[in-house]
This record gives sequence, structure tokens and C-alpha cells, in this order.
Amino acid sequence: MPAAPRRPGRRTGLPEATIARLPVYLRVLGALGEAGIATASSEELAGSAGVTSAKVRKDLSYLGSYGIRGVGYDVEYLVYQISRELGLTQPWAVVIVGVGNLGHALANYGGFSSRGFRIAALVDADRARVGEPVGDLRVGHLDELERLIEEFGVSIAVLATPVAAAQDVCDRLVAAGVRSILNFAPVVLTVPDGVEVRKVDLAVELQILAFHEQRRSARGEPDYLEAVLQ
Amino acid sequence: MPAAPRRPGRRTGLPEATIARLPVYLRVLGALGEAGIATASSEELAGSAGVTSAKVRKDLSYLGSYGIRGVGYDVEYLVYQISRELGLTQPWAVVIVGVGNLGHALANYGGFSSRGFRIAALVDADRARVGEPVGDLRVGHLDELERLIEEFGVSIAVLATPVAAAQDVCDRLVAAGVRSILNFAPVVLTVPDGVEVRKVDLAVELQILAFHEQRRSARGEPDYLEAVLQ
DNA sequence: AAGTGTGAATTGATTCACAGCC
DNA sequence: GGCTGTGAATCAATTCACACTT
Repeated sequence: MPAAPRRPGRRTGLPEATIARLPVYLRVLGALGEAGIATASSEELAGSAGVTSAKVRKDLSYLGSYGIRGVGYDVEYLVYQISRELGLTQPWAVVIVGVGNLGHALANYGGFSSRGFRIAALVDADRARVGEPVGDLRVGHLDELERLIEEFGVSIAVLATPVAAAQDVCDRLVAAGVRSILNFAPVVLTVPDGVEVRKVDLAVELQILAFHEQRRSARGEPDYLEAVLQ
Repeated sequence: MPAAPRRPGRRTGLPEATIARLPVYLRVLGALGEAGIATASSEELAGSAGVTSAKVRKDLSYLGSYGIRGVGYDVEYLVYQISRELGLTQPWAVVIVGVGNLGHALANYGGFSSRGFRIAALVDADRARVGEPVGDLRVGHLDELERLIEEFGVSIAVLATPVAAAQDVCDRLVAAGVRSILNFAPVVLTVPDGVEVRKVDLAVELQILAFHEQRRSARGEPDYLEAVLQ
């Protein structure tokens, strides 16, 4: 329902499913590059990325014709093109709100800084935690949220607060100009159009696994035979 | 719907997209139940779950005809039906492999135990960590993995090791009979058919946000306030 | 010969819209 | 009157298969 004004002249947007896979290709290509491999076929990329080669080719074709027929893709060149497409040629400043167990772990997670993100600030509502060193930062108080966003040019927020605080914090983030939020609180955030929220719900992931697990054990021999014979 | 939904001959379960939303409905219904609300319409559920009402109705219709026309859905009954469908009427034993920052946070995360999962064991390859108390458990050594899986009847594993160890650990999990794995290591695991892997890649989530963020600024989209006021 | 790029076909998910029931 | 349940229509993603390029 986003009445997104699409500028003419620019390439029409990538499918959402493709966008979600580009970071995976990027990681795989990075590993290949470090291993000194200069070119890779869609088949090889597909193997490492856990998808089909047709998907790889289709996805990459949305970026442009960057492959070489009969040869494959130039690893370094493709890394650059995907990075550019994802907006990773500039570093993004990130604030983590909520420095409990999870926020703490996220702050120390090397995968962020190594991929073009800079944790610029950490804040928590608990004054007992303010000043505590985490990585090479110190925890700030939630009161400073707006100031820190302004000061560091934060455009992405990671929300790792308890459920009860999440919507409030979200509203403040949006009011302060943040339009990209990664939400770990198990609650659906209400945001205005133009604000992008991605959600990671760890319990949901386990519940999806439980479903498959249970279906497997519920399925006895007869069901299996039926499935095969159908 | 006249045909009983649970006949032994019924094949192919729910759409994957529906399965992924059932845990969300379950959480919403749980909150409604605790608030003393006895029935809810698809419209109300949709609001709290962040989806459309048509989706809610379609999703729930796959489980059977559990709604009442003109009224809505009985909250308690629906909680039971969804729990049963997801296999959450029995508790599942979970092992966490890798007790670094993230594994530690996951072990302390209340959302698991409150939703039908029991963290039965924690193991790490680092002997310096063995014996360390985490929550009401103590960290065991990776050597004990198979014994602990056997002893506690573990069927779901959370993989929070470094990338380099992930595939090895995964192979051992599968060999020990685990068929459901939640993988936090940024690598695609190779598993035999019948093993379900779900992946949570935190850096990928941020990169997807970065894409949208960058596309917004590339477009010269006005600030949120400007957009609202125009 | 090898492997990309892409229309066409297919499969899956979402949305529409309304008949049927409370 | 209100709200579910669901075929039909639409939209999105995946897969196929092969012309085309190096």
C-alpha cells in the first residue's frame, strides 16, 4: 500500500525476494575473493548460497548484464556491483536500543562492523546500566536517544527492548528521523508509511521448527506410503 | 468446511507462509486471552498481527472451520487449535551449541521457555567455558553433545558457533538424530533430506534495511515530516 | 563447449468479493 | 447486520528451456 513515487529513468525496483538474497551472494563472493578465486559460475555460487543456479542468474540479471557467457561472473566486479546496489559503499551508523542479554550480544557481534555497519551508540532505560562499557562504547541513557541519532547521523536502529517499551521507543525513533528498524521485540510495531521494519522473532523460528518436527513424528509408515503413492 | 480437517488421508499440510504466521497469531491470541477477551474477529487479529483480515481468515481456514460467522473466533479454543497444529502441546528439548555472546543471550532469553521449549543443555568447544553457570544450567563440553542429545531427548538444536565450526557441528547433530536446526552462523549448512534448517542472519537483515535506506536517499525522498506535512 | 540472460510456463501466495451462516 | 469461509482473480516468485555470446 505504499504509494511510493517511482522516479522514471531509474531501473524499476528489484523483487523483494532478490533483495533478500543479494547479501548472501555478497558473503559467498567475499569468501571466494579471499580464497583468490577470480571468477565463479552461477552453478558454483548457487552451491555455496544454497539456492538454484537459475535463481542466481535471474537475481543477478536484475542488476545488469555483469556475467560473461561461457565463463561466469568476475568475483571482484560482482562484489562491487552488489555492494553498490545494497548501498554498502557507504558506512551506516546504527543505534542499539536496549542493552539486555540480546542487545549486549548484538553490540559485540563482529558481523555488523565487518559488513559496513558502525554501531554508533547504545542506550538503555536502566540508569544502573548507563556508563557500562560494551565493546569500545559506553551505554548511554534512553533520554539521549534523539541527541545521539542527530549527532552520529544514525539511520538504522536495532530495537532490543522488552515488549512493553518497544512501541514507545519505535515512535521516538521515527520522530527522530530513523526510517529503518530491526526489531527483536516480539510485537508488531505500528509505523507510518515509508518506515521499514524488519522483525526477528526467535521464538517464532523455533515454533516453525516444532511444526515440522511434530509433523514428522506424527507421520507414520502409512502416511509416508500414501505420500509416495499419491 | 464439511470434510473433517484431520482425516488420516489428508495430504500436504499448510502453505509455508501460513505456518510462519501461525506463531504470530498464537502470540496475539495469548495476549488477548490474558486480557480476558473471549472472542476476536479476523479484523481484530489482523490488526495486532500486522496482516490483512483476509489473510487471517484464509490461514485459519486451513486448520478447519473454527470461527463463528457473525461473531469471530473463540480465543481460547483457537489458541488450543493452533498450539496443536504447531506441535506445542508437548514440550521440546533444545540444545544450544556455542555459548559465546549470542548463545549466552539465547540461553537467557525467556521467550523460549515461555513458549513450549526447554533449553536442556548448552555446550561449547572451549574448555575454559565448561562448568560456567548460565541461567540454571552449566555449560557442557562439545564432546558430550551426543550423550546430552540422547539423555534429554533433544530434537531441536540452536547453532551459535563460529562459522568455521558450524558444518562440523551440524553433521554431528544430524548423526545424533537431530532433524531441526536453527542456525545463527552465517553459512549455508549442507544437510540430508528430511532435516529442516532455519537460518537467522543478523547482518543480512541489516543489509536489507540498508538497501531500502539507500534507495530512499537516492530518490531524494523528503524527510518524513515533510512528507506528512505536504 | 560452457555458461549467461531471459521470455514463457508454472507454482505459490495474496487479495477480492460474496454466498452462507449466526 | 456482522463476520466467516472460500472459489476466482490477481500478483509475485520460481523454474524451465534454449537462443545467444565468448
